[in-house]
Amino acid sequence: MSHFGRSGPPDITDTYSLLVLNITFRTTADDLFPLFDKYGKVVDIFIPKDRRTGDSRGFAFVRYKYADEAQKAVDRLDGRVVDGREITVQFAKYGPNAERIQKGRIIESSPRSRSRSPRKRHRDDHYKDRDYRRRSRSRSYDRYERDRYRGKDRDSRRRSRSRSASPVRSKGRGRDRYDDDRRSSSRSRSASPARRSPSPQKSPSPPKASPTRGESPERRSRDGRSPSPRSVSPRGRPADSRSPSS
DNA sequence: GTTGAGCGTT
Repeated sequence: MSHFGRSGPPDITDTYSLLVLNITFRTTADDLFPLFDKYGKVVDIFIPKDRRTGDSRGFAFVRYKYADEAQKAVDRLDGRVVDGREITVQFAKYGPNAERIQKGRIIESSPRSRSRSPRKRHRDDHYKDRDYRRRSRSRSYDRYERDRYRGKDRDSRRRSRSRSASPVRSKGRGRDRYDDDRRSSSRSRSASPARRSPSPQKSPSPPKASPTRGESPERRSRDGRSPSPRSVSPRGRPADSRSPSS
């Protein structure tokens, strides 16, 4: 059965999370399940996927029920060749909620309170709160998601995590294009409409601009009636320069 | 169809 990650995160507070890196982009939870389940009881397996394409990002999270089993799996599966690629198995450092994890186990924000537990905070309430907030801000949900993707893009992330932080601008061609496209798609509405209007000759369709130059309005204007033969256009374009008859 | 440091969801 492959129902991992389809029903949301189960009780991870009592499970150990393992991080599997270096896996192939085609490896799925079903492929890792038998591998990890052989060394221990796998509670759940989750593989982050891209929301745009849906492909795996190249790493998966395996949750074990016991630490000893998880440790064994790490020692046995770490360095194992899966699908022709050597995978890297290690304990997760951060949790789904950006929480700290020790030895694969999630430590709540206050390890001391774990024992005392002054606040009777159940994880159900936590999820409920989050859901409520998300539903309430459905308006900014779209923007939030879009912004998140842009910042967490594979390219952006890779460059950001580079060993040496060298902000090279030569490689920003893709980003420039994206930015330009986005700007001309939403900002061109009230940004500078007077700059793009007076550019009929700069149209991106030269072959369809004027297939018949002989019938251009200039000639008709001169032939018919020319109020200002010197400069028909307010910009004073040298229309005379061009020979009307080729 | 591609790539390869890293840390997660209905």
